[in-house]
Amino acid sequence: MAGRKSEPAVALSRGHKKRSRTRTQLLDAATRMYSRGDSSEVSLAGLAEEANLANGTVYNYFRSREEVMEATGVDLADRFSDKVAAAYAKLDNGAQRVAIGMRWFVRHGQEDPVWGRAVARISGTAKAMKSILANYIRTDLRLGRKQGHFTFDDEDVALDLCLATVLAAVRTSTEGPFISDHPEKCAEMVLRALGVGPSQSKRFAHMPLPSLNEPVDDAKTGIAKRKQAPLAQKART
Amino acid sequence: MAGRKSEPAVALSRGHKKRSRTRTQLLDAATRMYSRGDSSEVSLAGLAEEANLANGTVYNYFRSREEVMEATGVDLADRFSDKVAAAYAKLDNGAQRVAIGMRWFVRHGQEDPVWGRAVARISGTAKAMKSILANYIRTDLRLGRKQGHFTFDDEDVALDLCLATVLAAVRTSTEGPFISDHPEKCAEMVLRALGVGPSQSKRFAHMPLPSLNEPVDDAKTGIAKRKQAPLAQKART
Amino acid sequence: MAGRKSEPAVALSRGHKKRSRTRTQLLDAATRMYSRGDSSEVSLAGLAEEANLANGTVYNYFRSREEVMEATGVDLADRFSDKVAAAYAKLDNGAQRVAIGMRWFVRHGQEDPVWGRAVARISGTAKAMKSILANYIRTDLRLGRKQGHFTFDDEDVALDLCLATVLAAVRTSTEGPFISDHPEKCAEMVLRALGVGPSQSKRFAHMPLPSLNEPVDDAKTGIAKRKQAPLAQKART
Amino acid sequence: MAGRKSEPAVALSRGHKKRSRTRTQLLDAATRMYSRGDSSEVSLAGLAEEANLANGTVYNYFRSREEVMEATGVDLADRFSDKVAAAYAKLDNGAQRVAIGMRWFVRHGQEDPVWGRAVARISGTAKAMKSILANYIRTDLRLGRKQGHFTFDDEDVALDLCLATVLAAVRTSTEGPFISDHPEKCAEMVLRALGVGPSQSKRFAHMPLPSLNEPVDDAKTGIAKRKQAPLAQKART
DNA sequence: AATGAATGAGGCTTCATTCAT
DNA sequence: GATGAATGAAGCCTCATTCAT
Repeated sequence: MAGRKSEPAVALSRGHKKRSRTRTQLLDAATRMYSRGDSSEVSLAGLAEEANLANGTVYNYFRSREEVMEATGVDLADRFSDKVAAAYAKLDNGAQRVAIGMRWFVRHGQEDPVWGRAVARISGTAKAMKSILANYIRTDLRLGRKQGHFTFDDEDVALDLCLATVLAAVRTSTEGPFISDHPEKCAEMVLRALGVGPSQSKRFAHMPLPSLNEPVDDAKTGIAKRKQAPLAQKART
Repeated sequence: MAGRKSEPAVALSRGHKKRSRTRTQLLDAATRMYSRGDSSEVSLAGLAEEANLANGTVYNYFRSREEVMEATGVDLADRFSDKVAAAYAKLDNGAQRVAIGMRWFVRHGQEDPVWGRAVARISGTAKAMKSILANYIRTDLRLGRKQGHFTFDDEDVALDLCLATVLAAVRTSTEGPFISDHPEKCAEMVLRALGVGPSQSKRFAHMPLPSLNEPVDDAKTGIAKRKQAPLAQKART
Repeated sequence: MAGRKSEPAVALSRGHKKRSRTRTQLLDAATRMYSRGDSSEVSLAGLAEEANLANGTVYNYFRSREEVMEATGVDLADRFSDKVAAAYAKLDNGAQRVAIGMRWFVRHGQEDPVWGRAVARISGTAKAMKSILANYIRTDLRLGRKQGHFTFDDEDVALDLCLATVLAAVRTSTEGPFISDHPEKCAEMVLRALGVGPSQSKRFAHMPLPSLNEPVDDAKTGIAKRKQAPLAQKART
Repeated sequence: MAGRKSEPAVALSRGHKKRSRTRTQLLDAATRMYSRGDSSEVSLAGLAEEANLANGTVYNYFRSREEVMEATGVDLADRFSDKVAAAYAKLDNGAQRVAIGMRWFVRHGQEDPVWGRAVARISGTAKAMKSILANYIRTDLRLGRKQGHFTFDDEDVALDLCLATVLAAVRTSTEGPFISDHPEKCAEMVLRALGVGPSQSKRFAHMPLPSLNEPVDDAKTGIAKRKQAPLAQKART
């Protein structure tokens, strides 16, 4: 997995700032709602209320419930990416990257259960979110395979296993009873599935997690940055 | 995984037959609808139309949309169970059972895409279905561990990996591009994750699938049968 | 113009009767609303209230505002047709039929201003109504032309003149100041436009209006009956 | 019908020019919108977009949708008036003026279908437009009657016939199939209705149309100019 | 049991209008 | 004057649910 920046480089005009702020208000409200219940239960009316905005304001930003969910999914993925980018940038071992990414993902869900529950709840339907996450994983799968760590037959099958497992782990860790070292156990099993030997799997899955507070150098993350959607874009255009 | 029978042993009265037939009509209709779209889009009105029944008739069988989905999920799980029970009854090797179960599951989704898509679509919300499937898997995980095939640390984490991976595989194989030997590749990776060695994982995942046409002996499946919901029970009582 | 029957020949089942009654309730309410204001101000919510029915009931009968207006237009045209069918059946002189038809039309608007205002208000947009009325007029224009009473060049232009003039007359007589013998003056001018000589135009336009109470013989009206829309047809089917 | 000038005689300040330009932008946009659909579908938001102006700007010029429509109607009438004023000023025969006016009106709709469709669509609701047009017609009806060309009984009935017929002709000629010499056939029938003899009706309706390029002398049009609404008047004042 | 008309709560969506910039 | 984000009232529409037949 690799770092991504969600802040545009150029300064925004005042109008843009306002727009951006309202959009954030909406996405945060949506995250809280998804976190509480099923994505199908989120109504745009309810969203407006949760965000302390008028009913019609939502339509300045999103055309439909679907669009809200997709945007929220992207936002959720970005929030995770931003967090781990720093720690992530320093690793060039594919197997370690997979292990670290998974551990941070599950751990993030534990530290921020609102995020975790929201991710778990919409993971079945939010295409864009899944595709962002898949993009990270796929990169590392290829890297690890080229480096000889992985021996799986089919990249798509491996991707399914990684993504489904880590999402299930987040769900379980926010809903179910506590599992000690959940992130590590999850990563360890996945590494084994990918073809890493048992002892090395255990070792990679228990490496100390790098601090998240160091500066990020995007050039090293090895993943092309997703193009940022222009903030000022009007929903109905 | 182990066999289960959904047909009650005793003969039903004529009234029961009629009730049962209408109920089946509804569950089949629901399966088709879930197969077509997201579970949140299934309305009881639409369900009645799909089943060629009147609007109000649905309420003789289900109290709410939620209940329809749960019942459909159970029905979907049962349809799979019925299918594999025979082949499954003869195996007493936990690792092989896991492999065979996964392969049949994914294969079933390929042979009956309506079933596959429906399972994939509601797997996120149908608690009962997941719990039935989990029950099968958990039994085999314990069996395989006791037999020394598996070396995973935590049963719940392993269960998450197995269930999430197999559901993702069904989804991918009904939605995405064709992957040759998808069931086998999936099973192989899961066995590795559970601690089976690489070569043995490959072997177990490619054993010939036993025929499904032989008689079933429930006593051998090793799994307690789920209590059958009484058919004549009226929804609103 | 010629008689049409809006009652289907066969007896209706009880369900059909109920449906038919509710539909009539809605059409009457719509007529009153159109009569009061601009057609664009008629909301389906308002319609439901005017008809003393629940909001959603409207949608069992009409899919949209447009459909309500069209159905109301057809109903308005039918109400006029039913009224004049008797008197009209006995005339075989095209020019006289035109004159009588126009006079009854304008007079009907005077006697039933709710009908008149509704007709005037929706005449610009209700395609079906216009086409029903046009059908009557066109028949008589052809008849009168074949009989040598009319000498107009183009049937479509003549039709425009007749229809537009009679609708304007209804509007004026329900909105504007009273004009004595409005129906007759209107008919007289139209006959002249169609090529009837001045004195004959005056005579035709002032013939005694036949009573409306005599039995109707549809076979003599000379106009093919419009196919009755099946009453039990569900709006959303 | 008679000429009217919509340009004030005095030069406008720069502010006035800007205001006038924006107002024109709005009226042209409104005309295009009315031309495309039913007048009830024109929203002020859509109008702003069509005019390439911001949402709020509309409120600097019009207080409501109603006001937009009325202003547009007046503008449409003026555009016609300006066009025919020259040709019209030279005629002092009431019957010929009616014929010429009608022919130019229908022809204008054919030459500028956007204008034609807009006129047809709003003719049912735009009071001011109808009253401007009625004013022209009424003048000529009186003139022709005084000159002995017309023999109708009631001026209001005659006015209804003339106005309704010519508007219907414009609508038909923009919506329906082509009718050769539509303007002339229309004028001929109307003249007959007003009491002009058949052969003279034909002759008047087929006189060569005077050129529109000659200078106008308002004093000869015989119609009092409508007072021009002051351009700089702010809508919300 | 089955039917389907009626209900009305609740979500969706538009849009006239305001107002700070 | 122009802009466009925000507002909230009002209309549109669906659909779970009831109930008389």
